[in-house]
Amino acid sequence: MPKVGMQPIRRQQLIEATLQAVDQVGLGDASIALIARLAGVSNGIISHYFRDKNGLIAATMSYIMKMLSEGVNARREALQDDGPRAHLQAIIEGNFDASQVNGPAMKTWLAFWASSMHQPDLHRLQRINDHRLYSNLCCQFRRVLPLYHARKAARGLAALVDGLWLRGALSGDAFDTEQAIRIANEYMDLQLAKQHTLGAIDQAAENPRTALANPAGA
Amino acid sequence: MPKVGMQPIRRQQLIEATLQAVDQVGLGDASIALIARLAGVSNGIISHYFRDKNGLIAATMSYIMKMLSEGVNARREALQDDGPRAHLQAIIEGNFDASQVNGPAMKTWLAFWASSMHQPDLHRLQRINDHRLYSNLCCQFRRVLPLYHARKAARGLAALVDGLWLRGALSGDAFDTEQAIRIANEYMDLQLAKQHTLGAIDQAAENPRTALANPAGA
Amino acid sequence: MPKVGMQPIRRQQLIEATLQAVDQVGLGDASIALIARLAGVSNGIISHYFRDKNGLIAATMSYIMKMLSEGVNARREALQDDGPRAHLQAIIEGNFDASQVNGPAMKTWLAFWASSMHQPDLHRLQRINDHRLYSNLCCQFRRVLPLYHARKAARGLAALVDGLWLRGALSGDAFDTEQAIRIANEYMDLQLAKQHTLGAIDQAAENPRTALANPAGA
Amino acid sequence: MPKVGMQPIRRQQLIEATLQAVDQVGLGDASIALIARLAGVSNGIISHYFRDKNGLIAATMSYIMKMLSEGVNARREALQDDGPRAHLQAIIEGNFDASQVNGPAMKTWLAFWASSMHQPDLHRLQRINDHRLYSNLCCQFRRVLPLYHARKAARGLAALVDGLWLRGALSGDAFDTEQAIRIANEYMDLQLAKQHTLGAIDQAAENPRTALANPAGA
DNA sequence: GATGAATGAGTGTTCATTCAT
DNA sequence: CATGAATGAACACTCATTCAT
Repeated sequence: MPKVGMQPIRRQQLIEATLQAVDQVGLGDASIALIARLAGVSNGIISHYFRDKNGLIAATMSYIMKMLSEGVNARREALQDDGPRAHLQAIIEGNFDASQVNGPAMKTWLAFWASSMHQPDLHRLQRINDHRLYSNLCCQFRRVLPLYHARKAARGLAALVDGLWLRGALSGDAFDTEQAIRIANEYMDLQLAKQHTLGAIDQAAENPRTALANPAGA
Repeated sequence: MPKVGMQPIRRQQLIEATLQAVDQVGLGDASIALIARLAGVSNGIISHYFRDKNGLIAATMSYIMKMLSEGVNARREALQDDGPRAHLQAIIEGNFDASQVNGPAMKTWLAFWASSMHQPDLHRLQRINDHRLYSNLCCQFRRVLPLYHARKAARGLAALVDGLWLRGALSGDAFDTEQAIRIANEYMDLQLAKQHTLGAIDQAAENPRTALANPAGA
Repeated sequence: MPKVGMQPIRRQQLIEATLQAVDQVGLGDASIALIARLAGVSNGIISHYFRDKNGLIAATMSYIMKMLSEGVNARREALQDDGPRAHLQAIIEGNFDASQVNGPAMKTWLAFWASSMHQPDLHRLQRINDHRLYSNLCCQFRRVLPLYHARKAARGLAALVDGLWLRGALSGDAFDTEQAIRIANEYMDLQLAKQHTLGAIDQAAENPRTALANPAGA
Repeated sequence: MPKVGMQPIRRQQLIEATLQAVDQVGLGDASIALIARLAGVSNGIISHYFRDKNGLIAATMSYIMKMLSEGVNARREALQDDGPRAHLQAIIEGNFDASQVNGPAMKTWLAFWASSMHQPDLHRLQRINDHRLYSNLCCQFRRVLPLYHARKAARGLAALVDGLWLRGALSGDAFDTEQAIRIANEYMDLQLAKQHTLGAIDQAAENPRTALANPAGA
């Protein structure tokens, strides 16, 4: 029953089967045969659509990352308030989107991180994703904080978000999204509160390297 | 050259070879043959000292966790100041001990997390370790904060520490220990600062869910 | 863009792609997919024009053999001199025709010989071709030599031609056609020279097995 | 039933199974599984003793070449007469030794040649072997012929020997060793006969390139 | 205590072939 | 005519494990 134009359908079908397989047995034991069986197709089809197993894994991770991106962007685009706090909240909540805190996704993320330490192409994907979160956060903090503080706040919040996700994923229990968001929001507010205690002068003093070259702190 | 009393020596030798192998090729490709070769022993000896490969992996993780524990405990025992802030700092710094932020350890941790999602024995190890950090932090926060806040602070700080470690490990670059400690300490201080704005009364008020049922906040 | 009368064009296209594929990766690794890609057509078309892969291989060999035949025949038809020496030279030179000493042809011949040992249809092709060379040579030698000697000369010259070709093909360097022709011609002349030292009586004496039964030497 | 010191026994066992497999189905279809079955061992043992299939193929070819070498050397060492003609005959006969004209060996040689066109390590083996025959022949011809003629004679005789072998192998019938030796010996004698018609002066004249630089013809 | 020979199931991958479109 | 989606068996190779020595 071969058809034309099956490519996008089959690809999605196989990506979802991969997530299912990783959820069931882990990436190490997610054999091509198992994935194909879960997708209800033959073994050989995988190399037809994805060069090899690595190609399928990479495509699966790209898919999860796309979901993450969309989870964040959808929330930001729906905002009435265009202030930094609203955007930061949207970013935080997007990172705990349902697409990121379900079993298959969490197990796949963890397996992906382990693999990314030894596979350059996966590492590249990982770097891009990591930087996107930091960059998004930094951009918003920058609207009310001097550069040095914005960067520190972004680094801290990115780490806190990832850490909350990580500990939630490893717990084995259902992910407590509300609690994670509460803790992350609190951190965000503590960082934003600095805008009232930091003047341009203080900022320059705290970041002597850029004080003269860039008095505005940019 | 069989000798008596070789057991602890051989075990350590094999654990270190395992770390080396995971560093080089990842856990998935760290075969018994490779580990044995790196240790300079025969394949068969691994099942002699560790039942099977899983036994070796578990022993290796236990070893890394022991190093972590010792890194924390050594710093706490060396403290002059017995205050909660000093202890919290020691815990934070212990979590970024050299034994935890080197290549082999970081790669092994990541691989371990991935595996722990599908291997009950590794998951148990993981749960114990996760809980130890939270528990240590909570214990110290509790000395100056009401329980509800202590718990939230501990959850947040544990997540921040793990998140900083995670992002550092995934970066591929050398771990920036100083920066991580600075960010974690700042979070700790922000949490500790709440002791001055929260009275026993406020505390109860802020945590309405437990206020009546548990007036003492425990 | 289906057209009529495409058959001979497509067949030639695919045969040439096969030669190219064998040149690049060897017959063993010359997959249908590779050949189709080199020809710029789809996989499926091969079974349309040639029953299966074996059909394509056989057609390709037939093509090379046809080239060989034409290389020999063209030279013989162009001869002014109709003597046996001229014909033998033409046969020799035809066997080292450019169509036979290029990379793709040489690699295909070698692969073909190996396959012919286990595939009856290829073996048949091979026998016909081998016999044609011997037969052509024998026919010419027979014009000046008694049968027994003509046969021996033909066997020797056929072997020498094939051996020169083989060693040239295996050398990996460009084929030294001139040298091969020189050596083969010399052998031919040494054999032809026997016509002056052999009388009909000697011939019979040297081949006692056929002397009585077949006085004419046929 | 694992034993120590099995290496040479198992290696030989597997090489012979390989020859048998190639004889039965050809190199292309001589799978690891078939070879292992013919040897009566498990599949995995092959990578234990020979890195991979290529290693086994290379070892098998080396073995056949060693047999060839020994076939030649044994005949040469048994010679009473130390003259060039005797040595040349011994070399010729050695090349048609029983170890080289049986089914398995012939099929393996043909398959090896085809493979050697695309596998550098096999090509190296092939080059060494080809050169050994030429070198042996040239060395003997050189004792009675000037260099230029010795080289040409060696090239021709090497080609004739290989060609006779090739045509015999491809014929599908039992190899006619006697006939091959007779034809090769005749060629040898025709070449050796040149020693009586060529003086040192002629030699120089025929090879003008080396005539002045090396009057002795070396 | 230690070796390394041996197993055999399991892996990812390739591929000729088929066939609905 | 021609495509390319789909199959599924076959392949080389890896590997944890066992066990006679």
